[in-house]
Amino acid sequence: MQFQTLPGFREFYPDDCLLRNHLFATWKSCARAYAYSEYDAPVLEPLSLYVEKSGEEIVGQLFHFTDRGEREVALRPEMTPSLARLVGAKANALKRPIRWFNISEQYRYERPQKGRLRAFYQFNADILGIAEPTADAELIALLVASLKGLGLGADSVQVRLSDRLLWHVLLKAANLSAEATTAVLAVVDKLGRMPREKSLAALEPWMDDASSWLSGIEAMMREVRDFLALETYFVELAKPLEASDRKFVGARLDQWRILLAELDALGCSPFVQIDLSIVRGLAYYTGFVFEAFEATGEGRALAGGGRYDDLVQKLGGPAMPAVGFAMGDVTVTDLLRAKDLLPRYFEKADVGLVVEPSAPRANALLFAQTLRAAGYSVEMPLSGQSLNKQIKAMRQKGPRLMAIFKSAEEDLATYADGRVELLDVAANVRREIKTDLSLLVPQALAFLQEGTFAEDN
RNA sequence: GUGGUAAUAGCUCAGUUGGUUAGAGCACCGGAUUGUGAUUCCGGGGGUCGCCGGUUCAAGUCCGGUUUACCACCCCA
Repeated sequence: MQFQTLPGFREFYPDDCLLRNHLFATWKSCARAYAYSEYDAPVLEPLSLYVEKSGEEIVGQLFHFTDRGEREVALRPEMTPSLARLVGAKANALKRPIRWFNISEQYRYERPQKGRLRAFYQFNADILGIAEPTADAELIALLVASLKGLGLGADSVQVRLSDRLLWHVLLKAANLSAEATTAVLAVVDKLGRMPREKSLAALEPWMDDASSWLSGIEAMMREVRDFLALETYFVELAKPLEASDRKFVGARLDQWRILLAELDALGCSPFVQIDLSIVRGLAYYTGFVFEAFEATGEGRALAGGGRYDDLVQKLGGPAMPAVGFAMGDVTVTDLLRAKDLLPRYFEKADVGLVVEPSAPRANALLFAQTLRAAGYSVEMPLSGQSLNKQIKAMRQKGPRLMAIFKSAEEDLATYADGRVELLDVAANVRREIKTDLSLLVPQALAFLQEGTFAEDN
C-alpha cells in the first residue's frame, strides 16, 4: 500500500520548513513593527459562517462535512469571517483601533494550479473601528513592508489601488440598477483575463450600448494612473449628475487625497499604482480595494485587500468599519524563487563536537549539556567514525566552534584525561587544552560570547 | 467540474523502428587518502519504468482506463 499526499496539499521537508519559517518570521516582524497583535481562531468552523458571508455557491469550494453531532462544519477557507466574529463578540470591550494579524493555514477545495493549492498559508492583517483612510494607508504600508522585508522592491512588485465607491458612481452615471451594478462589477473584475467579446456578451443584458461603454471604461482604466487624472475624470463624470452625487464625488476625492498623502509620507508611493481595473471579486468590499502583483503584471495576485465596513454587522456584530488584507505563501514563494530571493542559510549548531573513537564520551556529553544549559545549540556525534571523517563532516555543517575530544594516548603525562582542541571554524584558530570542564567551559563560553578566544594567561 | 500535456532512482534526465538481468550525473551510505566549509580514488544501497487492464512470442516503448502534476477554462473569499 502506497500513500501519497492529498492533491493540493504539501509536505515540508526541513529545507521547506526553513523557507516557510523565513516567510512567517518576516510577516510577523513586520506586523510587530506596526504594533499589530496576533490572534487565532479554529481551523474548523460552522459551515454557516461562510455561507452567511459568501452565499451558497461557496459550499462547493469548501472542505466540509457533517460531524458526529450532526453539525455541518467546514475547514476555514479564509480568516475574515472568524475575525469578524471574534471582534463582533467583544466589540465594546476592545480598544480602538483594533489592529490584529494572523498567520495560518487555509483550505479550499479547488482544482490545484500554479500558485494555487488546496492548503496554503496566509498572512492576514486588519484594522477595525476606523473609517478614515488613514487606516487603509497604514495597511497598504504594512503590505508594502512585508514585500520589502522579503527582498522585493518597487521594481519587482506593485500594489494596485482602486475604489469601489468610485465604481458605483461610474455605474450610476451609466444609469445601472443596483442589481446590474453587482453583475457589471463582476465583469469588470475579469476584464483583464477574459476575451473582450466574452465580456461584452456578459455586459449586454445590463446596458443599451455595452460596446461603447466598455470602450470608454477601457480608455479610462488606461488613462487614470495618477490622482490628477482620477480627479479630472470623476469631476467631469459627475457634472451631469445630481447635486448630492457631485458632493459625494467631491468628498470621496478628498478621501483619496488623504490616503495618497499618507502613503507618500509613509514612503510607499513608489509601490502604489492607481488602477481602477481592480475591483475584487466578491461583493462585500465597500471602499478602497487593492491587490499586489508582480511588477510585470504576470502571475496571480500576491496579496489582496480592501475596506469591508459592513461585514462585522452582517455576521451579527455591531456596525464596525474595517479594512484588511491577506497575503498567501504560494504565489509569494514562487516569486521569491523566480527572483532568486530565497534565503540560502541552513541550520547550524553553535558548537559541533568531535569525539575520537578511543576517547571517553562522558566528558564530551557533559560538556555538551553544560553549553546547552547556557542556551547554545550543540551537536554531538553519535557514531564512532574516524577523527578525520568526523572533522570533515562537522566542518561542512558549519558550527562557529568545534570541540575535538582526543584520547590521551600520545602524551599520557600531560593529558591524563585526554585533551580537547577548541577550533574557531571561521578563523581556523585552534587552542588545545586538557580535558577539564572547569577550563573548557569558560573558554568555550568566552568564545561564543566574544567571537574570539580569550587571551592566554 | 471541462479540456490539453506529462509521469523512468531522493533530484535532473538518457533509454534507438517494441527485443536478454533498465542507465548516467548529482545526492546518500561505506572504505582509503586528506584537519581549514564542495580534495581525490575505490566500493555500495536504491527503481514491480505512477497504477490497472489490453495488444504481442516479447511492452519503459503501442492502445484504453485511472491517479497525480502542470497548463488553459470555471472560480479565485
